[in-house]
Amino acid sequence: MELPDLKMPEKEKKILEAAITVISEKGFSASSTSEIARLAGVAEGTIFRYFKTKKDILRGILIHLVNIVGEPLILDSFKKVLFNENHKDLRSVIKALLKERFDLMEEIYPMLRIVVTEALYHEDIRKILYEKIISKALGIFKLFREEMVAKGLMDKDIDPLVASRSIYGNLVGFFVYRKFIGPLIDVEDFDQDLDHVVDIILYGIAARPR
Amino acid sequence: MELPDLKMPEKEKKILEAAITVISEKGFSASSTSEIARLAGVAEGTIFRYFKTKKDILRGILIHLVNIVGEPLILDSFKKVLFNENHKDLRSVIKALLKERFDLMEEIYPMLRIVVTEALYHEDIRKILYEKIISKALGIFKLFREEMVAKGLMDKDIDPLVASRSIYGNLVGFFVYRKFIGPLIDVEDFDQDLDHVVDIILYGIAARPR
Amino acid sequence: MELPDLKMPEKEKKILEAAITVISEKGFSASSTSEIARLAGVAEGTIFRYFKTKKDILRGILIHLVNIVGEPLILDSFKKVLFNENHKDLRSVIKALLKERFDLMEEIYPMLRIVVTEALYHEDIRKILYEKIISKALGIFKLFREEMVAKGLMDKDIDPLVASRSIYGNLVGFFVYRKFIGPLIDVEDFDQDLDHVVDIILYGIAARPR
Amino acid sequence: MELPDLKMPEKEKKILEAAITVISEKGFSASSTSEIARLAGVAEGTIFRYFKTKKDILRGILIHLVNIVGEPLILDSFKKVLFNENHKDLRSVIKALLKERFDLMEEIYPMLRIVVTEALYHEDIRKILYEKIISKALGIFKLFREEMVAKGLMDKDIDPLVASRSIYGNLVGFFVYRKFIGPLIDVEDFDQDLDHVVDIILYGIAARPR
DNA sequence: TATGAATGAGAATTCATTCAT
DNA sequence: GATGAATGAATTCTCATTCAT
Repeated sequence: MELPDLKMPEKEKKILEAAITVISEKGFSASSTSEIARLAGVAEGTIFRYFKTKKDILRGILIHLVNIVGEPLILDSFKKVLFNENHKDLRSVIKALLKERFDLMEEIYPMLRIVVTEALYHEDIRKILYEKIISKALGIFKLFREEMVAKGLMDKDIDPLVASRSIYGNLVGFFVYRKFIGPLIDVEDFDQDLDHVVDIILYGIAARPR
Repeated sequence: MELPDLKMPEKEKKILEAAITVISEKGFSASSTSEIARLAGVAEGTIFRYFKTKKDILRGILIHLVNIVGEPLILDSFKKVLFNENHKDLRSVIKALLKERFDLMEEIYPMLRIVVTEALYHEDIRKILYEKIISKALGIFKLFREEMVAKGLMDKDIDPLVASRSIYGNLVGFFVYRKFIGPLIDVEDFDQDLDHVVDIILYGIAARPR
Repeated sequence: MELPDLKMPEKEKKILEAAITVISEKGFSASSTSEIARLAGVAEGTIFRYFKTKKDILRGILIHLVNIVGEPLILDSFKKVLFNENHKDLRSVIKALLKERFDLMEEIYPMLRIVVTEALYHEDIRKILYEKIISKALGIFKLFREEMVAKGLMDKDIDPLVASRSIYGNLVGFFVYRKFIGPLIDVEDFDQDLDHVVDIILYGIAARPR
Repeated sequence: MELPDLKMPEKEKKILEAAITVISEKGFSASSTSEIARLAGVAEGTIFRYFKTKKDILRGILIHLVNIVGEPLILDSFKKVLFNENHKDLRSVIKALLKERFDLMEEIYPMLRIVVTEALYHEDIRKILYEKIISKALGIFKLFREEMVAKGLMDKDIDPLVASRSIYGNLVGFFVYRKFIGPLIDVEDFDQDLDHVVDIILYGIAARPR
């Protein structure tokens, strides 16, 4: 996990990167500051110059995800994909969205795993994630839906919250399947699989009136 | 978390129950055998009569989920809901399915949280889950789809894997939303929300040809 | 420092004895639990079965001084000396008192040094010492003075508090001199020196009307 | 604690003052060089330009007490009070002495607490204190006693050492009582209390022949 | 001269595991 | 079988000291 060039001392960045790697592999409690220090190439004491406690390292990762990765990477690219003028129909937008989100999840996967795990156990982290990322993404999607409804491409009866929950639910199901089950068995070609997901998101599982 | 009556010494059951409670609250590494022993009402040394190491307690929980909870609770009730003769249309099956799965997830939530966390970090656990539960559930769903296709209620072009991934993706999105985001903000009435999810699963987010 | 036989696990007693020795030699902060463990002949972890934190060891020593040593050793023997029927005059009581207190201070010197040092820095310890020992000793001395005044051996105008402060002040000055300055230079014979102290306590430093 | 203007770099003085404050509050071992540096307003590394090790700071404080405070403050004012021509009788000298010493002890209390604590634990410090201050003070007192004996105001049989030990013992008892026990309970008016101490020092606790 | 980042040895504390009772 | 005292390795964290700037 390499972090973008930040206004941050060299060593602090090294420590944060090492921490993301180690914690993502073993989980927070099972990771030791000594291992993080070793991987970061600093003395163990140095960690505590930058992070008062071990817990603060975790907080640092979360802050990083929210402030540094959250805004530009998660939300900006979300907007960019949704409102890209090149898309002519809903299908192409959704497909581009799924593709782009999938790649993003792969890219920030170590950080993601840490934050998901911690969010499972700590309400305060869920709150921060909701306020800083989820609620904002929902707002963006709402605008997108209005545009689509205006163009007659989405059903105006459908709750935007439910719709985006569905898109994300399908995305996560797809991601988990490809990432976790894929290595265990033979799976379908990625792009074909993705097309199926788009189909389902757009038209559901029921028989289609044609 | 109370376990069903098993062919298992009283004390071992007590320890397993206590372990599920403690580990679900703090995570595996952050839980101590002393706390598990205290909650189980046994001496610390007693734990190690039934589980060679702390890690074996975790394995015990997983085995329990797979063997004891997996077959009767997860798969049998899945079958029961899907093939219940009382359902006249797909909508009622899917809604019953979501409702039943939601309640099940709530019921076994402590165990679920442990297993999800561990599955995030260990491939061997993912493999066991896939072989013992997921692949079986997919098989069941395949049969169900064939029945539905025969009745003209589901589209035969749709991959059953993709369809069940979609159902589960929507279910998980719904569950996470109700469980984790619900307490943070005002959310819609449960049953109404559920109906929306069923709609989306059945017909997707696109504009509907009428 | 060997503690009397107490209702206390063998190991706890060993730890407390070792702690008194080590802490008395280096002071609390400069003493390490590892050294205490080594001297006590137990594993370092064992210390923390009996004392939750290092600070609790100090508290244990203080409690020991107050409860175990305080009542029987400090106060009872104080009473015994003061009200011993064998003494015919004030001089013999005071001399016996000084002798007995001096020996007691020597005996419990390691513990004393710890408690004095800590009392210098912590008001809560001073409070406990005052309530559990000093105020009680003052009460005992008050009774003694009444008896002496009744016998015409002490001046009724003299405040018992000031009188006992004087006795203790002289005693401490004597103790410090013998213990700390004695080893540095040639000092007077102990008994002769003690007689001088008694003289001063009884009649002061001014010219005596004869 | 502000030190008099010394032939000493500004920074060294600042460090020494800060050290006295910090060490007096927490004790030597519990004080950290980083806190001393912060309070002194210098970088942590700067401390080690002036004091090779942390221990040397303590030595610096002691040296300061002995060389700088010892001669002018402790001994000169002692002489001044004892041989002040204005005193007509022993009572007024002793009272003035006690008052002056009490104030001095209050003034240099932070330094005093440090030195007393260290003297309790280290013979070499006791030796320095004895040679540089105590023995000199005893010499001064001896001269004073000769004068008093000549004037018929003090008993020539009384050992000057014992007498000054008694005066200091009473003074310390008085100081400890006012400083440490005073805040815990209601105590007598200071001046009245002081008069009682003078009485006891001069005439002792025995019944007075009138 | 002054700085403060970096160090690493050592501190207190926790905890899974063992074993005598 | 059951206990829980004892262990000691490992953990987080502190801090005096060094040294490049």
